[in-house]
Amino acid sequence: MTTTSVMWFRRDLRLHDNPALLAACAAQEVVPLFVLDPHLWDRSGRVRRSYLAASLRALDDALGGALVIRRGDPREVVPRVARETGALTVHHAADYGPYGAQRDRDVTEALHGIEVETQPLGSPYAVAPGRIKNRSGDPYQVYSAYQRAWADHGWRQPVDAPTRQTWAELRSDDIPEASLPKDMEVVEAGELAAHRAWTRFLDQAVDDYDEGRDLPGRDGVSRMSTYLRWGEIHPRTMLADLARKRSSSAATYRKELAWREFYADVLWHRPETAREDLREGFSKMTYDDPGAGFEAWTKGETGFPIVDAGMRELRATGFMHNRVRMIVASFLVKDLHVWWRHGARHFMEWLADGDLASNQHNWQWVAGSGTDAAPYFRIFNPTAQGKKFDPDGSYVRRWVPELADVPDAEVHEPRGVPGYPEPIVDHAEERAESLRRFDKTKGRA
DNA sequence: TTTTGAGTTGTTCGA
DNA sequence: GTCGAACAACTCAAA
Repeated sequence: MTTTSVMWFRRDLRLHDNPALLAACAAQEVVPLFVLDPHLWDRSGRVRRSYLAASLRALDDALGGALVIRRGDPREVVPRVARETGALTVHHAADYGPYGAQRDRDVTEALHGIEVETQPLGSPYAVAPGRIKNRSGDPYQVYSAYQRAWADHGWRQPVDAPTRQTWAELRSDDIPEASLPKDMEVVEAGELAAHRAWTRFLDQAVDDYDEGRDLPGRDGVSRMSTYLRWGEIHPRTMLADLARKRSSSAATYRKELAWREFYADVLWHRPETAREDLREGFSKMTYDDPGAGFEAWTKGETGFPIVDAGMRELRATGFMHNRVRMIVASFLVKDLHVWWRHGARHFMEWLADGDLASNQHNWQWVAGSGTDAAPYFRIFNPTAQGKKFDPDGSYVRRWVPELADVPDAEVHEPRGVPGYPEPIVDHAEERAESLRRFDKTKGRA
């Protein structure tokens, strides 16, 4: 009799370096399954839905058309597929998000009821959340200490893709149609595209990363976030390649991967921080309701070129340069006094790489309500940031064509440019206002 | 237990 | 233009 197992893909849409898939392939026949969970699908913005559909098509191609898509609640669908195929085991990676972790517990229980074995293997991280502890046995509260312990802890080597596997032939629902909004162009999805982007970064940019990463007008960042978000590449694969690099820039890039893992760890220990400020004192902070300023921010019409360029880049590509993410986030929270969750929701709506842990906690880092131990002075001056990191204005001109003919010296503080708004706030005033509000949370004048 | 040192990405002011 | 200090004293990790 043929042995059959189910490989349940979730946010690991790849064949290489996928331990759960390799384990599933110990069976003679494997069902490569993706469950289209309405709970997740309906809550994803159009960009992420479209990207997921494209990534599923790529995975299906890599499997020779064998991917089995089933729409429905995984609690019902996964046991049903197991029964339908006589599979004795279901393989999948662990999910550490608030929803995914609970879903996996439920599915495991349902499978247990029909005597199907399941055991999570691997995770989207080099070091799984919950593994890194300080000497008291508690999770780290700050990045630097976590990062040191994370690097000391180390990780496994990548594993190979399976060879000569027989995929089960099974009815599949169609990959859903999910078109992008008009005028949007998002990076190509899939494992192949991920590896191409990674190779390009390793060959061309990683050794200049220390400098290049801060210049949004230059091609100095890896743009790997979307591929990591969907598991089209595993960070282990990237860390193994980085280990062959000696440059300090490569070490800096490795620390960026550590940030991703740190925030996943924080969210795992404190799942409520997806919705609430991590620091309790911030519940006393007063914010303004999102109004006309928020609208202008989302459209990229604030009159601050680098803010507007970033917001327009987001709407055009489902991506925003990291440096600019900090600037636009600081502007919303510190200049418009809007609570970070409104900005975080907008980002999740439009980012192809939108990841709950990284998004919510990077927003809190900017807002000062998160894990950062020294938040007080971090109020970005959008004009100064523009001049410093986009000195020739090439980034802002790319996304804000109204500024095409403004001289370099004025491109970050344009006045009276036809079709381009005047600044909607006075930064110096709003900075002072932010400091006043921050002081009040401490019970002082 | 107590103490000490350190902390991703900043800004402004004045010398 | 450049540089260092002040911003205001906080939290955490580790010795």
